[in-house]
Amino acid sequence: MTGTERRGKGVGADGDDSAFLAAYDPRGFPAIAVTVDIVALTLRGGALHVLLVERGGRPFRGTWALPGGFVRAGQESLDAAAARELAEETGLDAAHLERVHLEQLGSYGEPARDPRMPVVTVAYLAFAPDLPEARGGGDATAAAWIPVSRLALGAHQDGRTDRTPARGSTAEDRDRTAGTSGEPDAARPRPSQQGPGHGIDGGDSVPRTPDGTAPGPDAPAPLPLAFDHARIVADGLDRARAKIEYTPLATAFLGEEFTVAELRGVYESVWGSPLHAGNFHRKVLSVPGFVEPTGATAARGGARGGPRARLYRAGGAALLHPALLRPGRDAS
Amino acid sequence: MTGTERRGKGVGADGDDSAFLAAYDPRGFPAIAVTVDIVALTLRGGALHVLLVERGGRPFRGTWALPGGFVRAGQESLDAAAARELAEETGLDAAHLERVHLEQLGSYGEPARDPRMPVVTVAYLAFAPDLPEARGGGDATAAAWIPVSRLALGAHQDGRTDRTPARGSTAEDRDRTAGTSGEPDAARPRPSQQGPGHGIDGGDSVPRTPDGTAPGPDAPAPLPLAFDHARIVADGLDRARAKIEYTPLATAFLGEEFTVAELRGVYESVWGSPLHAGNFHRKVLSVPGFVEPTGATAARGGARGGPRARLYRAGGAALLHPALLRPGRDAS
DNA sequence: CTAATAGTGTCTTTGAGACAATATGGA
DNA sequence: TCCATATTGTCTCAAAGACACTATTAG
Repeated sequence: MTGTERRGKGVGADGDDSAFLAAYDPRGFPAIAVTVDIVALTLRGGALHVLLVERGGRPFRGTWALPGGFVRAGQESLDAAAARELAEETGLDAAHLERVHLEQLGSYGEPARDPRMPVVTVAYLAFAPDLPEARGGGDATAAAWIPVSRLALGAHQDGRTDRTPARGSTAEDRDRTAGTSGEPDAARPRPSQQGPGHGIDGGDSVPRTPDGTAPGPDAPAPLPLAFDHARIVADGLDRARAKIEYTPLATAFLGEEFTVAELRGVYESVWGSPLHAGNFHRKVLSVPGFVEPTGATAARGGARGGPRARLYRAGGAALLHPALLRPGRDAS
Repeated sequence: MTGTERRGKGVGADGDDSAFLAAYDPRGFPAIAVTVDIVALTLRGGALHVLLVERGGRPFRGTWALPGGFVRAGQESLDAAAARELAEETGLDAAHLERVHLEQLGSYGEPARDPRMPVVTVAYLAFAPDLPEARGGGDATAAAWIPVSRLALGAHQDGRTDRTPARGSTAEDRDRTAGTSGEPDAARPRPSQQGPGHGIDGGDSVPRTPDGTAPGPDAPAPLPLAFDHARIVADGLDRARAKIEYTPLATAFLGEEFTVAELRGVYESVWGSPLHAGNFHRKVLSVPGFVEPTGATAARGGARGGPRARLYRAGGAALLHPALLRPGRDAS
């Protein structure tokens, strides 16, 4: 149904559709506002960040919220609206925006999610390479990339301790669905001691809590989000974690050229757990179409020494076969 | 954003939010109608069917469309609206509805998808056991379960020859995303000859085209769908195919108790390809929490003989580990 | 009685993961 | 020099898939 039932006006003449449409009065349907909200993720200094804006208006004035805005009725598609809002908020031009992955995340329409009126928001998820500092667009006081570790997303760090995440579906957190993988992260024992002397915390890794994403010991108070945006961000993170398992989208967080170690850093940051460098390396190169060598090598070795790594660019594959499954899934 | 920007009214008094909300005029936002549409799938006689209604009003009068309707602004959530519409259209009571799996599929908002006005629809996907015949609710002329093989969904049978399907994401067909798996089905060679004398076409299997879902040799003209509903159904099928890989949701198509062969029938019908009976059997029983034995056995053996199969019910797992991956994914 | 079906066993191949080993270059 | 890092090699185990085999029962 796209809407015909119980509300049509001017359904008198039985001629052709054009006559009907001309006589149609579009003001007979229930009043719901439609917005798009963007969960834009990027990596900064090895930590996952979300783009947030500080609200300048009521309600939730002064609270951080997802960037977004109204869909221009009849003028743009949902996808276009999301791209427009993202561009406005980040100040990105079309060229930069091309390198950003944007996909629909899901829609949220609890009756009272906005105290002012019924609002349905279509959430989008974006993966971006390290972008210039955000500028506050619209009437937001400020816009900034905030580490996800600083957000209050639910019971735990990432707000996923009672919900069943998703291999990619949309509304999966709301029913018995469950997507891919994603048992409660907290319930999954992290390999705390993994044999002596292994690159568990080496390299450009991130300070991590037992939960994953790094709030550092001096962690300030967790940031609450406006509306139901904490939930949306949590869903976005779930989706992102699942998505990089089966798609090469982890490369969307990096520049045109990257090393295998940098790619591994993306996975470690998004999943919040260290990966075995050697196995990861072999695995990435073995998946057809994931990455392809540029022939060049990095200008210098690792931070604390080591050979210069080879450079790669994203390959042509749209899906990873076989997939890079997250570790720690063994029930037993 | 849930909506504050560029449109707030009565933002004068700087008091508390309640005063602001009281003065707020909700009629300042763009006019978009919000509907829910349901892609309800079920198995009848071993073939996948979708619930459709014949439109009684313009436009597309007389054309088949997805069941759905307007969201009651401010009164119900999107999920609730979807459940309500599904109940109305199928005539199902709450008890029956409990056995139906319902999840959000994605939102569709092309500016001109409805010629009358801007309409955003939030599509839902439902998996149902074989239900009684549908009754035409609302102002639809008729409602019926239609074999998906009869639908005109795109280039091919299932309309998936140029799009990149999804392991579960929502808007994945619209960008470079790609979800799980789902290369063009047509491009994936089907094991046409698989050794002599194997249950390839035996049992309760379905007549199949090279594409999968069974249009029979006497196939009538493919049924066009109203609006962009062909696309939505195609997305729903993609999602369903991906979903049963990683979740036990295939059991949602069956009754309380079922045999392994019946479960295999679900996979074969949804995926459109035959599965090896022996391997499937062992696999299903080996995945923890997928099914659990009831202790009973079926009243009689297979259609053409054979031992009485044991009965199972759905287990407690929300996710399948390891997953039941679709066959035929080997690039090479 | 015949043929199809339920359920199990075996074997091969692939892939994941644990470790080991070697070479390289930063501090 | 010292040591972390890049990259490759080896070994083991789990799982998928191809087949074979046995028992059972509808027609």
